[in-house]
Amino acid sequence: FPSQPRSFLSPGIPEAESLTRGHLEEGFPHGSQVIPQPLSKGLQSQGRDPDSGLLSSPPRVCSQPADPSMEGRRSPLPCEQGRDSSFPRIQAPNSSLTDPDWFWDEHIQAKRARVETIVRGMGLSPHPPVPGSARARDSPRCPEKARERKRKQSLPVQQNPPKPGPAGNQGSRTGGPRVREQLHLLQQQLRQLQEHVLQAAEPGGTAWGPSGADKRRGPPSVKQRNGYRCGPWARDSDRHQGSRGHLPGVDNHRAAEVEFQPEEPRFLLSGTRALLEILRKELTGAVSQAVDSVLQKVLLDPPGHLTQPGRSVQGLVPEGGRETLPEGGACEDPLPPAAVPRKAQAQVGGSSGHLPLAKPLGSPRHPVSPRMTSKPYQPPPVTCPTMVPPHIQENQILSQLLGQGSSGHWSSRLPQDPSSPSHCSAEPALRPWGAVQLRPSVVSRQQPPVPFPPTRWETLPFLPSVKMEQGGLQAVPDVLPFPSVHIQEGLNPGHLKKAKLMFFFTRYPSSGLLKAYFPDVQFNRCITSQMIKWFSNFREFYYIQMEKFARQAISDGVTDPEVLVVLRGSELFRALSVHYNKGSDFEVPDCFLEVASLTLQEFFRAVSAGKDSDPSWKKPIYKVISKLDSDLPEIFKSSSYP
DNA sequence: GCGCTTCCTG
DNA sequence: CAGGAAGCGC
Repeated sequence: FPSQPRSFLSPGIPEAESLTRGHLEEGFPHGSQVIPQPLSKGLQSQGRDPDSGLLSSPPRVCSQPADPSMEGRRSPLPCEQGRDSSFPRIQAPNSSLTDPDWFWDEHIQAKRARVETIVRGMGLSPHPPVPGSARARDSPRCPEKARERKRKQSLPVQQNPPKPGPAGNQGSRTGGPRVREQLHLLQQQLRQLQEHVLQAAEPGGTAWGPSGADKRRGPPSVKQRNGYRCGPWARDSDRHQGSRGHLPGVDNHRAAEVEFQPEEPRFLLSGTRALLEILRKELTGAVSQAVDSVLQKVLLDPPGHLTQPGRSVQGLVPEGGRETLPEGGACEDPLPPAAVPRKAQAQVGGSSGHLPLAKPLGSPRHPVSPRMTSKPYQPPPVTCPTMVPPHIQENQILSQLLGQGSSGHWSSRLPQDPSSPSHCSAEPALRPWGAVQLRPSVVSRQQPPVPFPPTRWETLPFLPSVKMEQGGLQAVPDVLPFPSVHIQEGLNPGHLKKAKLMFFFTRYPSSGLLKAYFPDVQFNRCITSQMIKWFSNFREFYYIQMEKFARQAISDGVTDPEVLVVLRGSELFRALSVHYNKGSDFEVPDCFLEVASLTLQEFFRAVSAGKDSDPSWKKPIYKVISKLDSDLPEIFKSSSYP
């Protein structure tokens, strides 16, 4: 390695991040093997005529300006404004109770908010998953994601229901092993409340002391410890209470809660029974919702999954400020993603122009399956859009969990899911490469390229709201229609994700191209501008990175730009990949690496030559790069893509 | 005047 | 990522 920039490594990035890559066996989509002329030429000039073009201008006195701050410009969550305001703001789900005057409302709200706060807070905590828990593997922690989320909330269609309670806007990733503990605590608190209520209601003042409470609590607690059933499907009572198969502990807490309650009324006079019944129901419902809220955050980690529909049915997803960027959920795979040994085909011509995005590998990571998409998001009752009867809500959650647990996206990536029809059964359990060297940010051209497969396409972890073509999802016969299956006016996180992937091929897409590749978007001036703006922002980041690393190479003593090559696994690659391909569910095409290498070299040369003293010294580089756009794989034209 | 881009900012 | 300003080309 001629150049070995030592400081290119960013310690904060977990290695696993770049490992999510696999092979594609299917070959390339038709037409994708054609290397675009501009790119072809660009690459040639890159390889054989390094001094061509702007690079030949005479060097000036080098006055290297301070490295522009390229990082740390992140700002807090931007305020929702503009477009967002045009969306109907349905009533905030600030109460899980149907009666706003219910006197326990505040208590429940407070508890709920507290739980949510805690759970959210856990999102960034390094606590290891609970062993044995189904969630242990399903809810990977994504520090990277947690860092990068936010923002997308300001997407036009991104509707985040106003968050009730103080827990409001902490849109951090959620989940953690402590959830059960928190839930348990919540349950206990509820019990105490119930006791108080019952005490107050009882005329004779049955004065349940600790003993009384204990007595009543006895049975359930036993169940809580031992009564792990086989899941939520076991019993009607469970189902009714929306127990969650993925969380036996929680499940049983709730089941226990329900089951012990019927004993209470016998201590009461008939006059108060009705009241208690109501109170009990309300409490159960409230807690139910609180638990749902927590579970949604914890279990439904893959953002695009739950959160997106939440936009359509705002009341169903209580957490308003929650991060909803889908790609966030794309998060580094907790498990080694399966990979398909690939047939050597990308090597054609060395720099094989662009490698196709192979067709989707069947079983999408987050398949748009009926169970997962429709049921959970059934439109709430018309009269009260934000309030869903607990049992309905729980059934929704249950359905969703069932869907995920059986053939849903989480399990679909696991080898043991042969049932998944579209799943690539040929995928081995572990990727063959183990780990990838992450060292050099730029590596000598002589170094043999890391043998990555050209493309591996796992369907992205989000559910772009697509305009359904005839027979699409609508074919799904469901009881609970998926409300967001409709033509979407604005851009959603799925579109953003797609745009980012497209950036690998085209840095300067025309509006016409965008319209062609986003058939499900109803373009208007605003939307077009927004999407163009996206690419502008992509470029901004891209060029900043390039300049940054070019300067780094210079300071590292690199003198020959030819040695600057962006390889997979390099720090620069990772920086770019994280930005445009969060979760690494997409195999970055080689053509992008070529362009990136060239860009890096251009910056290197320009800076080395002292051109950066010129205010517009980047323009020539932009011009060169703008000619290196590649053709987009046909698959990008799919409205339902990814 | 419009469309597109970069730059700067939040 | 979005807004807005500014510049450029048509």
